[in-house]
Amino acid sequence: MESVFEIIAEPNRRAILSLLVSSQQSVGEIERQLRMPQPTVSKHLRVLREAGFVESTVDAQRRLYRLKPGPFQEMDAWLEQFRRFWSDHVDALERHLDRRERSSPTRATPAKSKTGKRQRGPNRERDKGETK
Amino acid sequence: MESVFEIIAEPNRRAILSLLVSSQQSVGEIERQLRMPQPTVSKHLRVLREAGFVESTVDAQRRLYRLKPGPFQEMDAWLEQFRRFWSDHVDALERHLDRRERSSPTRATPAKSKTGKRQRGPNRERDKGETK
DNA sequence: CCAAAATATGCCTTGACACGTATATACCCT
DNA sequence: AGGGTATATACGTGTCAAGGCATATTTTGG
Repeated sequence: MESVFEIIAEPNRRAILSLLVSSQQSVGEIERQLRMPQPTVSKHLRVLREAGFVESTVDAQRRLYRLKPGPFQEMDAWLEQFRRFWSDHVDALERHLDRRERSSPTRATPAKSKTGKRQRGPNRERDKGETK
Repeated sequence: MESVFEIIAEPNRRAILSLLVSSQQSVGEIERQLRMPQPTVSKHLRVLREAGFVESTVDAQRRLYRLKPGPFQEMDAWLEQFRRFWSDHVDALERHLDRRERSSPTRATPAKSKTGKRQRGPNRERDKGETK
């Protein structure tokens, strides 16, 4: 459990993070809103804390948890390499720091026409792969 | 294995995806570059394909795999809810991460007014200990 | 000091999944 | 046809993490 990606692979943890977006919450509040047993919440929070997703402060017997930006930025940085790739399709990320620009992309596919190359027997197989 | 986050939790799969950013690749090419056994590559590719991360076309006995944007956009959409949050903290964590090695002309987030703090909710906590 | 509230932790079981090895399938060339 | 290449799949195995449950720890108020 090292990478940030493994951390957020857990649905309950993602739920907790989404919950904390609005404001900081105590364990009990999370427990109630997400309807999961308290030990489960605590354990997930521990994982999130050790991974740097959240931090906590003490308030009497409560612990108030809130988000920390680090890991999110890390994920964003990883996504960055793909962003250019998909940005041709979408403009939903206009609010994002991206410049719409039709530059020569990473010269992705050689655009080999398509069935070119040395392919003779074209599609006649069971076609089992491909996008199912 | 439903969500896109569980898919990319696997390091080898992330490596494959990163490899495919440059251009489409055959299974054998991936196998050699990442130095992992062929069955492993095929299995991961299968998972990635069924999750919509990649698609394949047939080239003789080869399968050429390339990226598909869908799942990446989905991840980005999820991150979106946190983006505002960490943008507010940019100045605060400027000291925290100084990975300023952007080669691309992608200028970072346009400096936003760091006027007010992001005070939320009635905090009556008395800051004390932290992290076990 | 004691009880109650809030949270953390320890143990155990279970299931998912990644891997290795072997084998099956599909396609090419001579 | 046959052999070689490229990729997919089946099976057995080990590991690890999530959940449930009980219990420990901390803090407050009386």
